[in-house]
Amino acid sequence: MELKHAILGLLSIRSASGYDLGRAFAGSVAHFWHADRSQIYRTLDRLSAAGAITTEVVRQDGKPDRKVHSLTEAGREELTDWLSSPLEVEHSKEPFLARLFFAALIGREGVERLLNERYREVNESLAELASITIKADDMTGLLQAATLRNGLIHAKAELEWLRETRQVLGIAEPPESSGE
Amino acid sequence: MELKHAILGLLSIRSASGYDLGRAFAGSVAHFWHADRSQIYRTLDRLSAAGAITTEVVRQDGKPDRKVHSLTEAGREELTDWLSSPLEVEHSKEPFLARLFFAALIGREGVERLLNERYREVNESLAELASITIKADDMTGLLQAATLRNGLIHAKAELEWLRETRQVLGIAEPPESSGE
DNA sequence: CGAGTATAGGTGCACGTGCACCTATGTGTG
DNA sequence: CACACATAGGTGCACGTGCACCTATACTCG
Repeated sequence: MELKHAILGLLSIRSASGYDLGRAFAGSVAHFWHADRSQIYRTLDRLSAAGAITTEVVRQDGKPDRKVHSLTEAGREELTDWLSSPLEVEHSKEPFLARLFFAALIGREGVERLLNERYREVNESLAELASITIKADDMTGLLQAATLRNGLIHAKAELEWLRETRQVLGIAEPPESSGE
Repeated sequence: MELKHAILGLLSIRSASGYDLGRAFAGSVAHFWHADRSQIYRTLDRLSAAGAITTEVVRQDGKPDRKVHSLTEAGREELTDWLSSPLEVEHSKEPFLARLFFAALIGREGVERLLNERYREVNESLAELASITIKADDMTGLLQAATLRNGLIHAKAELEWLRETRQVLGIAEPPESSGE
């Protein structure tokens, strides 16, 4: 279960509330993991029951109380064990490729629409990634920057592949409609 | 639900048994989707109940009976509807990046091990993909070839990124141990 | 004054997924 | 002769995931 470890990882950087973690999954780590808030709260419950985290209630004025969670030694050990364990085999699931593979049924026009839509989406997520800056002044920063660069290079490779694929299929370049 | 559509897609190419589909998911379409056999049989049940496929029992000698499934008109319509629908937003989940992001805790040696292991795995899957040949003499073939090329370019981009990342982190090239 | 949004923490529930396991037969390996 | 493996089709079950929904307060916008 990756979410558990992702949460432990985030808490290893700094203590956080469930709500904070929710923002992290919607932002800074969104390019490699996603989690619903309801899921985060449930996972925090399990981590707490397992003794991997401790919780401190912080009162605020004008805002609801925060439950700030911190790693315990057991939690840190769980995290390093996971980081040191062999990589699990990844069963890649790529919905877009699944469509394209069977897209002959919707004809050249359908395929063209599919490729253009994909181009827009990837281009958009590329712009989002490109707007992020990371202070890479220590190991943590360097690794976070490397993770971000991974997203960037795959997005660029995907766009290049889309252009090539359009050529192979004899589909014209779109007129960069509303580009930017 | 993608599996349903992937199965409809495979059946749009040719009729097949659940067992055949299992081999497809372990082979020809493995680079973009994965499915357990138990899951395939259950999905076929649902598709049958929904009238999207018909089933014919084919007796064989020396081997168990086969239940060969074929697309109905309703099934073909379901498939083209899906192919024509807007792309769903993809919540990417990349376990490897999740590890790397938090890998500062296991030190430079740990990170080195992680990157090397990743390199081996990607290199292996690249070799698998590169060994596949597809007859691209019609639209279906061209699209399948494009899908395959997508896997290839991302694998190559990943290897290149791994080499760059090793340099950025000041990790030496591995001695191409058992290079192949 | 009501609507919407941010903050904060949840519950309920349906469902897809994946692992373990089962039946049955034929063929090949040690 | 026992064992594993391919063929073929399943069942049971635990569990993670995601969507909808709920409570409560404070602030802003029209």
